[in-house]
Amino acid sequence: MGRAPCCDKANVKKGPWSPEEDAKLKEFIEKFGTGGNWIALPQKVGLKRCGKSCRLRWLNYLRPNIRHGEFSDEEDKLICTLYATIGSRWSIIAAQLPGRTDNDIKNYWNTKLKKKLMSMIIPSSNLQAKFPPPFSGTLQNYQPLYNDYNNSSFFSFQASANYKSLHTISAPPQNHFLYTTNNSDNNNNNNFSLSTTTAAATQYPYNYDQNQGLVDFQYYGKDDNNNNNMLVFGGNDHQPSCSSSDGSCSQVTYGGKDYQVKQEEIMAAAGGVCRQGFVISNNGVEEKQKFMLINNPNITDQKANGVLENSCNNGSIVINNNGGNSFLFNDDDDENKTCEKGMYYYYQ
DNA sequence: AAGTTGACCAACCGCGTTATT
DNA sequence: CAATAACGCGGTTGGTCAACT
Repeated sequence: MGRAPCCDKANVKKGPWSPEEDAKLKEFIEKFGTGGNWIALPQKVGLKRCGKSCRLRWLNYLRPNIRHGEFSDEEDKLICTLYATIGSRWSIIAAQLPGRTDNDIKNYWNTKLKKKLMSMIIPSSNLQAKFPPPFSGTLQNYQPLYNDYNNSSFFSFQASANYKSLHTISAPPQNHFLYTTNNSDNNNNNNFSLSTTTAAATQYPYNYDQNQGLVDFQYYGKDDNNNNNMLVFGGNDHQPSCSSSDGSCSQVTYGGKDYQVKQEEIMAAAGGVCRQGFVISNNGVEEKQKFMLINNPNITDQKANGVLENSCNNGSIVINNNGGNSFLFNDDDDENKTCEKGMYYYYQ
């Protein structure tokens, strides 16, 4: 035996509200209030509506000071921040935006803001992933690396002539390797490929964190003078001297300048699962470099340019608390984190 | 011009939570 | 304290309109 219906379904009107119904309900509530009983209200008002329907109409449309229409940039930011912090708890989010209803915000998020955010993360005008200078060229194959090292994922990129070799930053905890090729082209650029296949020439170890499902691919390049010029592809808490969660930094040299590698630690709202990302900054100014963790078992198709389709389905976007440059994607449903993908990209 | 697709959004429905008896 | 009723939330549906084929 299920729950008893809240009203006589056969005798209540459904569907859009007419102006007459609106006027009746509004006038009644403004005069007498709701009486603390929505179920009994329609009869008092003289409406053939379910009490729940009246409540919804009042809360979402008729009550005073409701705002509809365009959301401001400030509202966008606030919604994103709150969504990142607490997830889809729309009523709590709505409480922070005066005049907005949870329904409005929910609709806005699902139909517009989510897409808008995606286009900000990866601008459609510049979908080609690029490595930051001094590395040149675009990623020729922009497959993110799967955490399953048995997969034959790979990517390749071109480094300028100054970069002769790649070195891992941290020692791998397990026998996981990326295989690289390193071929100079006619312009004396060095072409690197990182691959989990055995087809390539040189092995480089990489970290693989079983618990977090993160592929940790951190490398630096050495130039002719054997100076280290740092290139950080992303990583996790294996990163040396950068394991604190308070955003403290380790300093690295990259592109001839000193940078701080800042670790962002984020607590996912629903699952309580800690995820991490990194941003690179110079004297506190964050560079346009991002490390992304994409965790969605449903991701099956990717565009050639590397943009993941459907990356938000069933998942949530987590933005670091400082509104900085680190974006993580997580899927709270995937407790085993079996299909996470790490991606590093740079855009201009 | 007609049919199809997709975006948008108001409204509905089911269920967990809270209040009342 | 248990049973019941109502509330409130969030996921989902379905109607409308515009763009596209």
